[in-house]
Amino acid sequence: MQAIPYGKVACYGQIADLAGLPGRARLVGKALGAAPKQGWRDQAVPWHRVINAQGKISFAANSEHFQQQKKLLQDEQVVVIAGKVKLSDFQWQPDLAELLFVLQE
DNA sequence: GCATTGACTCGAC
DNA sequence: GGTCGAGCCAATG
Repeated sequence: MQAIPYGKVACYGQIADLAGLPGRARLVGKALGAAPKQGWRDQAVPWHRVINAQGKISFAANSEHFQQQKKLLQDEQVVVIAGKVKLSDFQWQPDLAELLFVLQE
């Protein structure tokens, strides 16, 4: 099981697909919400690195969750503008990530 | 078992 | 490129 690398983000559909749940993006969101923010597999769940297909944070711009996620992403050098992330630069590409992971090992 | 709801996605405007 | 509406699937009541 690999997690989304530092400084990268992924959309719900992508996660769902990787999780073997194609078309169940909403379930991913629900799962993330239900999952403990910490203590899963002895690590914090990088829920803040998960955004929707439009590259936007799926929370109301005035909600606490939104600001929290935005802050966390920015702390990871991910540019967040108007609640949006530049997917072309920060979207996680599983193939490449997996390749790097293999090479690293 | 049916109706509602939701951290979504895609196509159309 | 941003917004709107319809579609999808599971979980919940």
